[in-house]
Amino acid sequence: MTKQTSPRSRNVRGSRSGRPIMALLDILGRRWSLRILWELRDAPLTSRALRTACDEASPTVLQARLDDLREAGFVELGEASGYGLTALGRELCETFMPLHRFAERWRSKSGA
Amino acid sequence: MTKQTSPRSRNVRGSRSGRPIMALLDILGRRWSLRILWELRDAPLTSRALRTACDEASPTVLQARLDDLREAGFVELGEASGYGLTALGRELCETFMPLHRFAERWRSKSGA
DNA sequence: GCGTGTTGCTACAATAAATGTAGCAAAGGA
DNA sequence: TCCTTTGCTACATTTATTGTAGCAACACGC
Repeated sequence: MTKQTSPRSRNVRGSRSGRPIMALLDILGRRWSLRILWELRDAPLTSRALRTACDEASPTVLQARLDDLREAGFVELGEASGYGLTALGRELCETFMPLHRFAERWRSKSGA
Repeated sequence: MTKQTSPRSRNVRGSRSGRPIMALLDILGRRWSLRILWELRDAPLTSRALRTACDEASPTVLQARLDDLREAGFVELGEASGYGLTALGRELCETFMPLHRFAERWRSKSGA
């Protein structure tokens, strides 16, 4: 036990301003948050599989983010399939899908 | 001069995997990135005004993120109006707008 | 020219967060 | 029982962020 992370108590400034968008931007702005949601977009993953998908990110952060995301209601730990998106989390992920196409266009415009 | 940050050299793992979405998720996942884009969504802001808008975040990070976002091509420093979104940045911001409505729904479902 | 105020931006010490490596207990299969 | 995988944690090292202060450059009124 002894959860060392609690997204409601340890907030980046501005996330408790009453504007839910700020709280959302706060959670999403933490490292690996976006990535985790992205990796979970298709199917649930076990914690180990997620770690692999996230390029061997340290289990410490992954676990912390997973806790954040679970408390936010975007992710849940299933019985057998590991971590997966909730209905809400799937909705959020849908919101991010256009980002994929944007990223492609972005590369073609900036890098090469 | 003497930029102390270079988003291409100091990357979170996985951002150079050839998948532009990863690079994008990386930049966006740094603290204050999303917030800055959000605050700039309507009109350009001077660095000081942006600092105020971002709840007095430290100028060090703000400057670092501004450099990142500028190098990514999302933000530019205008002649008189301060920092503003580029066309690309505006596009990216459009992508995020649905997040606003989602955040509202999210609050009503989770918190209160 | 001289103050006054703004701009973008930086230094730097203190604090918080992330990384990397190791390992735990519990559950399942053979 | 032994072996493997699960979710999850410890902890020391490294990196990022914070907070406070301040710089040079430019514009304003005078």
